[in-house]
Amino acid sequence: MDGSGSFDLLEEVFSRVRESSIFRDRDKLSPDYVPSRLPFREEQIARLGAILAQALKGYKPNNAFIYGLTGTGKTAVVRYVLERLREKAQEIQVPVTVAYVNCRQRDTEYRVLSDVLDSLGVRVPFTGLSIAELYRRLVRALERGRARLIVVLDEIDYVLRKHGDDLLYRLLRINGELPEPSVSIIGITNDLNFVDSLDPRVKSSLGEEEIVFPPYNARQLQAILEERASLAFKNGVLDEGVIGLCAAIAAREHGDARKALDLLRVAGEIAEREGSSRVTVEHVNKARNQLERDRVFEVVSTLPLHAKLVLLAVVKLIDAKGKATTGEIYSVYTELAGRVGVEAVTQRRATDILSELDMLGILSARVVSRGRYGKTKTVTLSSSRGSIIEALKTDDIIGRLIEED
DNA sequence: CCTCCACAGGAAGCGCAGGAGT
DNA sequence: ACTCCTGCGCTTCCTGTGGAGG
Repeated sequence: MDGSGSFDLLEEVFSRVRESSIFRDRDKLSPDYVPSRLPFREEQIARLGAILAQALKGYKPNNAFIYGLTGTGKTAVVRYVLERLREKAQEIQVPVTVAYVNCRQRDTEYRVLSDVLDSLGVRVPFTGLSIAELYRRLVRALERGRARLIVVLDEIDYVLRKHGDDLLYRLLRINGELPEPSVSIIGITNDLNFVDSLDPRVKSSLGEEEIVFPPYNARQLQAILEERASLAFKNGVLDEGVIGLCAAIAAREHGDARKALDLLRVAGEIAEREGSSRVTVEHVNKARNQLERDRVFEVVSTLPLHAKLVLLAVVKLIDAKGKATTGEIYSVYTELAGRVGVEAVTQRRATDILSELDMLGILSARVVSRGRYGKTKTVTLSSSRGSIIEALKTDDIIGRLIEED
């Protein structure tokens, strides 16, 4: 980067941010912000509150299982209730400790346990001890503190998928080693199927209580957005229909409130960057495109080499004739693999790669029968060609391949 | 009505890496 | 330092199948 030109550019951007004409407080739209009111979740708050209230009376709360798709307010509700519980416990002098662990970030048994210990005030080295030793220390800390411990495992399916249900099984058994049971577990997941894959013993004891978070409908999303928008934006900067459009788009994607908030925030950011004094429906559409581009980029650029090659083969075929079938894709793919000097995977594997790309929402593969001419999958792209190519180019090997023609 | 294409997609197993137990 | 175990990406081998053309 060279000197003065880019500095002036930055100066301009920075000063525009400082005197934002759009946002009052952008963080109110951030996914991490926990609002003081959670509309349409009164029932879930009351249920969870009733369960955890046992801890205030000196009993062990039941374990609970919380399900709901992404963006249905699970994490926000749990954090909200825990915070209130913590306040109340302090107020009436009852020892309650809360450990909140996000299992997507802390995705091994060791890391989860060390976070739990950390919340009890026990520091452990980030590596070096055996898992069994961590459990021993946990038991000792609990005996010493005599506190109720509530462990919240958010996105619990991540650890379990990777490491099986040992973690849960052993955590649940800790109560047996204590003079009185004092560990409660709250599991949160957005994968409804994964519950069935649990050990039946774990399943039954974790599922003592179950709380379901249904998706929000468009009307509810609209109300949520209006409330947040009034905190985040300056008065009257939102055009008519902006909130309605965000709500409608997110409602179509299984009522995901996070998505709705993202749209609104990015639309505001785009409006601001353009120096506009208002946020328009047009800005929302741009925001939708940008979010989609980011998603595709994120997914495609981290794909393994063979998946990228298969994807490039699909793009080439669609460029040439508007559609692609498995056989064609495979032969173009093997040719590409040859050109970059790697051995091709088998066709069987290639069909699995196609299915994976389908599940990631990059393309869409439909099984069709062409009668005499066999049965195959016809593949179309389900995200923009431009974004895909752009993301593929970040890979040196694939990039060279694209440059060549 | 039957055939037979061009695949889909299940089952089993292999080599490897990385992590746990000893 | 060593075995043992597990999950992952992949191959090999396989059976199943919707419907155009005979």
